[in-house]
Amino acid sequence: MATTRPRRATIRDVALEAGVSRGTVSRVLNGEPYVSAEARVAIERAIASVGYVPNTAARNLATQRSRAVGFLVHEPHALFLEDPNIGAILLGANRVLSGSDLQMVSLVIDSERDSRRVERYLSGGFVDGAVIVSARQEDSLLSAFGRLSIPATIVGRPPASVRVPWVGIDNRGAARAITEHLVGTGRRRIGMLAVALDRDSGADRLAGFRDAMGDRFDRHLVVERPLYEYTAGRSAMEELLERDPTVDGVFAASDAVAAGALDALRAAGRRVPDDVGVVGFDDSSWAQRSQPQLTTVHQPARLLGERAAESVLAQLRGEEPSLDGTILETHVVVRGSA
Amino acid sequence: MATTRPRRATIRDVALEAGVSRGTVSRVLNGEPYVSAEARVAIERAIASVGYVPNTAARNLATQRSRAVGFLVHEPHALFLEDPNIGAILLGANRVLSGSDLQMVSLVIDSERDSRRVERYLSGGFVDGAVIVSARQEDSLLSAFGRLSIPATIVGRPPASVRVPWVGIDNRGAARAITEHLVGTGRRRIGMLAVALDRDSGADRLAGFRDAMGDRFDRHLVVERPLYEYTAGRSAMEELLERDPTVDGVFAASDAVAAGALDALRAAGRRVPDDVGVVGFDDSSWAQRSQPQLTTVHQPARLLGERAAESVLAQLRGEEPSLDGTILETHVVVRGSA
DNA sequence: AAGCGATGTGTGACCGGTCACAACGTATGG
DNA sequence: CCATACGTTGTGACCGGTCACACATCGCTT
Repeated sequence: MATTRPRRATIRDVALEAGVSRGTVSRVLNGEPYVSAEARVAIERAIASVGYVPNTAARNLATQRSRAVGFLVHEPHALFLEDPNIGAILLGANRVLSGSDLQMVSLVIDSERDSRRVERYLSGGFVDGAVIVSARQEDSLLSAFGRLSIPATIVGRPPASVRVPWVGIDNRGAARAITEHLVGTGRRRIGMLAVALDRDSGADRLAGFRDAMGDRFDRHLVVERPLYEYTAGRSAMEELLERDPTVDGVFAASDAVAAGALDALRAAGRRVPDDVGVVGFDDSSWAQRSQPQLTTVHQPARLLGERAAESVLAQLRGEEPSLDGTILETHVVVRGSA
Repeated sequence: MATTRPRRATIRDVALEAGVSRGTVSRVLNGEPYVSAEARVAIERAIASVGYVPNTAARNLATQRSRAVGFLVHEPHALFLEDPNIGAILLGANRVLSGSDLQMVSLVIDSERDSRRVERYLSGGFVDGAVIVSARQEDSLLSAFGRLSIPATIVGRPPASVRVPWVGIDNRGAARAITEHLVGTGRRRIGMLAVALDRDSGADRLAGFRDAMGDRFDRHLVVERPLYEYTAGRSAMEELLERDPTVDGVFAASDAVAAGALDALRAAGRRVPDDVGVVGFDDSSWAQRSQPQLTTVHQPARLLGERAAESVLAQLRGEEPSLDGTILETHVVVRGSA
């Protein structure tokens, strides 16, 4: 590749240098018993002297495993960075995987082309398992894992057609609870900024809102946007005010969306919570940085990541995973915005 | 590993099924010429029928390359997620690498243990090259790359002792310019919230501040913190106000730090920019979301990522990289905070 | 003294691809 | 009609490890 990259030392070079066989070197490398003290020191010295570094590709090929786990996010790259929720899940997963000395590799799928490249990447025993975040309902990635029979756990509820272990929250119930809180503060005209309806979280939050509103549900007061983004919240709130200037309550599908809504309300001269009550979802860093701070649903994002990673580890140990899914608790956090 | 994971189809299975040899299958897989039309269709049919997926580990071993490039961040995981600057660099790098159909894998180094694991990971031909972000001045990672002779480009200025291609900005000059702006608005008692002095960016920004202040530089008005974080800005600003309640100007080493400072000032009853002028650095998303919006230094973070990735690509093509470093332009953006 | 288990070491096959080379038509040109 | 070139295919070696097995040595028991 490069002009004259020097050939790297192999296990044979080490064996030659130390005056032993490949097998013995391999044993030392893997910390196996049944190696004499002399052989061990000779080999360690030889490793240092020839500058040996094991070749992971060769090891992976021979052992048929990689000691790496993928963290797959099917979102635009920008959102991956902006959404503190995904970040917290990543943190949790990384904590658990690091603890087992597995390398976590993050892969973001942004385009159709990315999707194919990632599939190719995964197909080579590059990862032993994967944590998958924000898969679409019809995600081709999910079937790819089925084909490759790589252990995977999904964060969020997978479509019924796919049999994969998962961890998630009761988005519908939580959305219902936070909406009921909003209703309980005396609001009459309540709208929703609904987002990501192509995913279980988005669809379920809308369903929960509908549950809570009952007869008072008004389709006209639901503004939709594709992604959980600040800017989406801003523009959706503007649209909602246009549709009905008398709204006095808003359920935003995420804290980032709520933050955007807050700014749109401020720009329109509305006071929060005096004129309009606003609630969010996630209890992410957005919630505490907004002014006023957001009343929202706390979801244990970090714990979701940890549980998902643990589930992958369990599968790697050969345990049969439950396909029922694990549902973690959420609760309403009341702050200043409603 | 798992109970009875079925053996995956190999190139030999495909060859058998199609009635040709391994070599011919390999040719089809790699899109080489000199394959008859009949052989090609027979092989394609066989691939589909046996469900063949190429094994990347084997291919990597044979070809001695991986078609993947690492994106290495040596920061706490939480910061990796919170810092929009790193995010923008990542976006830029990903855009370029995707364009060349290389898989980008993100690796975050958080602890000493991570560091060793990542080195092990890299050592196996797992990546053909790497973009390295926010390396410390004495980073062991850098020497590891030297040992492995894997092409890498650093974002930021590397220590003089390490000969590696890099792209960066003139932190010192830019810090000087923004400080001069602050001075130009008539501020008399100007402090700095200095961060990450163990990295070139942090140290250079402090140096630039010093340059601009000249005789009026007062060490007492410089508050130090380890990381570019919102919370660091908040606490550092509190400390600065304690040290000298008469400060009327603040240069925060990054926008996130400035945002924290803004909140601390608000909590202390100071108005910005009336009582205190505040300037940041980066022109990241924080700058436009603060109230008031931040006067700051625009740095082309995304472009930095793109250039770094392009440099890695060039090295992969066998071009001899320049070790002089590429410096991209910055400029002061004046908004409401000073 | 023979038998046995534990410890230590070497060897060859194998993981699943790639690649250089040899070999085999078949068409073309002298 | 033979030499040559070109297109197409198969074969064996190789990439750098791991692993099961064979074998040697040694101390201890019976």
